[in-house]
Amino acid sequence: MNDQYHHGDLKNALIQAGIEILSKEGVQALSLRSVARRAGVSHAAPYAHFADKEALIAAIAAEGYRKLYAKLTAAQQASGDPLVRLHQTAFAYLQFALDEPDHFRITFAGVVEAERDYPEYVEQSQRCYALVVELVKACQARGLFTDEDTQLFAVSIWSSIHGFAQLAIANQLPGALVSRKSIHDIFRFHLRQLLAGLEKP
Amino acid sequence: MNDQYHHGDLKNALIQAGIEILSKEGVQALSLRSVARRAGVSHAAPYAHFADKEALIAAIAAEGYRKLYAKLTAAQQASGDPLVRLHQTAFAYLQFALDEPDHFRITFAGVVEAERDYPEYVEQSQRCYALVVELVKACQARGLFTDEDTQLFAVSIWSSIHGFAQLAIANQLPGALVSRKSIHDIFRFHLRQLLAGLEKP
DNA sequence: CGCGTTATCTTGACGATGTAAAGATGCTGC
DNA sequence: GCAGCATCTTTACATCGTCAAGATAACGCG
Repeated sequence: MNDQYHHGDLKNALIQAGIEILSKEGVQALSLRSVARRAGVSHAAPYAHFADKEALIAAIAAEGYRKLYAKLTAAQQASGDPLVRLHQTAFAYLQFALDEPDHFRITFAGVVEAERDYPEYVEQSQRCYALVVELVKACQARGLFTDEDTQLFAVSIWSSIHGFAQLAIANQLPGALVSRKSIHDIFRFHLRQLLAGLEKP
Repeated sequence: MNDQYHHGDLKNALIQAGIEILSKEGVQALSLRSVARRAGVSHAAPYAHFADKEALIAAIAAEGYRKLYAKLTAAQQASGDPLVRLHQTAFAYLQFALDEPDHFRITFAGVVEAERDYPEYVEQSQRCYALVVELVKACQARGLFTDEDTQLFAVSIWSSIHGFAQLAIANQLPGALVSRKSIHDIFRFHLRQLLAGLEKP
């Protein structure tokens, strides 16, 4: 009943159509009309479900966070060592950005001019953040990290990983380095530095 | 002779107009026509200087890197200690992002779908990166960092700082934390962790 | 000095886009 | 079974990126 109507679940169909366009044609091809076309409805049909283009983008961004969350949790194979899980999570984060650069970008930059808030987006965002917080807590519980402010650790970790992913998909990692080492090797070094700063002496 | 023509230096006038629009109205207001209007020329005049909208954005992005470079070097007050200069540079980086979020964003994400290359953009990008490399070299020369691959250090540092700036302007730093501590204090902690990982034991 | 060439800019046009208004369609609850 | 409402289509409009054709003015070559 949430989204059922004449032709099925259009709201989610539009979101999925948008994600496909991001993946196959890039962000410049993402328009309300192209999304409607792909979903097989008229160009004004989306307005029954989204106030405007920004609201659709917010929904796509929320879905980006949801997908990211799924990939991050899936990457954490049953391992007792929280540091291992942190590594796995970080690589999954990078991989999502490399696999779906436009979806990743829009997830973090699409909903900016909004004084409006999009509760679904905020919720998914916080769920991802909570995942990092949990990892930090696990590390602290094992005495791997100091007992300083958990949130600060989480923000620091997220920043480092996020920044690398952003630079990588923006093609801003220096070409001389990338031709010499794989992105994953560079990232491995980055993670090593990050953990060296975090771990309790 | 480079850009002089009927009404003055239109090419740069258009770039500056674009930057002002980014600053005052945001990225959604940046159009070739709005830029032309602000520069006081007809809507097709930009095509004498830019092949298309993406070329204008590339020029705005290059100018973003140029401004960033200026702010980063200006922030490095005459201090012998390269760690101090690194701190100053990092804060200037964050400040630029906070002051001009849309210009900052477009600098790093605007020229993405380009298989074309924009030499001016690449040059300015590399100049900024070289600045970080120089800082790392100075730290290594003083024995503060190990003599491992300088480029890897530089990428790691840039990633950490860049990621924090991105999350900050995307409003993705957790609200509970931001209401408790200033962004600058959170950043200070982040930098402390970063340097703890980098410094030679 | 004069004239043609070329870079710069204007005007007008076209298709695409975001969005609003008005109408059609079909579900849903009373 | 009917009224109301959510959903969807059609039509319309301003704005956008881009192109083509023309005007204008600087510049080079004779």
